[in-house]
Amino acid sequence: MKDLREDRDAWSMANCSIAKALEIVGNRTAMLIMREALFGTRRFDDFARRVGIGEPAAAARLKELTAAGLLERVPYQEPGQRTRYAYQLTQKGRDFRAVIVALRQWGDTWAADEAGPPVVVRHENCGAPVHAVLRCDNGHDVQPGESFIDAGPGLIRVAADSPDSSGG
Amino acid sequence: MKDLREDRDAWSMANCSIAKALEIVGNRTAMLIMREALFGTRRFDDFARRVGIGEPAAAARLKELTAAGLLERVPYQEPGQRTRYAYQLTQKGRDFRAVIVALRQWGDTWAADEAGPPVVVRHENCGAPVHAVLRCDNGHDVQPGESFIDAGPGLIRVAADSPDSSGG
DNA sequence: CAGCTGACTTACGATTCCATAAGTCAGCAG
DNA sequence: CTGCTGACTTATGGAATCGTAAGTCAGCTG
Repeated sequence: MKDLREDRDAWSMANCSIAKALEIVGNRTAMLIMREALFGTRRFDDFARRVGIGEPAAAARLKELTAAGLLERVPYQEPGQRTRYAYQLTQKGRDFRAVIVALRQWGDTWAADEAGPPVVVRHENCGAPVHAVLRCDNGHDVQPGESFIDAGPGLIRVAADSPDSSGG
Repeated sequence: MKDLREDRDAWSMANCSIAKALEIVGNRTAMLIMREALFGTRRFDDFARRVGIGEPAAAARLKELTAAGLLERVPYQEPGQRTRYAYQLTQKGRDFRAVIVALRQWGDTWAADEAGPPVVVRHENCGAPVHAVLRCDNGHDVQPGESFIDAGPGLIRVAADSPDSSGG
């Protein structure tokens, strides 16, 4: 159980989960669309207006997020209106909540202006603010510095002086 | 304590913490550099090689992250070598760990290939895998759907049919 | 003081991403 | 069958970002 950080060049992040995630949501607008989706936005032009982007950008991101399975395009019909399509979170998309919460929390702490954060997420049952914390499978809270990096099943080891120990 | 999502157009995300955070780390390479920094990388060309980007991109991102206060450029000297500079995490940067953990966790669950994730973060004391969970200030675990959005001190309310209820 | 090396910077062209503006398309209302 | 509206697509041009390749700069070594 040696910490892999001690010999960082002996392994590759070619199949890094973070990099794979960022291929889907690795740009500002995709993240902000996920923020809006988690805030309850469903309709095309609401996404564009509330995120503050143009329609082509909204269409492109919504298409990518739908293709990646974070959103699904479902028909709906308001009385006296024709059938339209809404973008609804899938389980994969709902699971993304932790990322948005962590990002909002970091932004609230380190990047908010003097006025403070615009919104607070609260626990339904007790009203207390919600935040993201690190915990291990045994239920212990994990403080900064109390973790180490271990090999996962998909780890790719490389020769120590291989020209390609890189990965994205 | 009405959920703000019920009237999403009555308030603006102009000073959104998520958007502010994304102005610093809202691109793929900045996120991957933060990943590497949290994995222990300190030196310029290690960042470039391990992230898999060119030197100009590495220089630009490291400069931005340093200017934003997530990293600091500190001198170091190896025996018999001249003084060089390393990029070290600040508290602001270390706090970003939760975002990277949430992103990795989501990627492990939803975007990993058959081989599985390359690395596992484990709790130092007990060896169990670490993950990000949502918790409220009263110590309750927050399950999906058990939270609502409340006004924060920086909330900007807008007229219901204002042309600019947007924000990024 | 010349060579060497790590840490950058500059130059360049390709690609991606974006906003604005205009056009398309479907189907209910009249 | 025309008007209207929401949900897009197409066209165009500008800005950001990227990789490759080459150049610069500082300071220890010899």
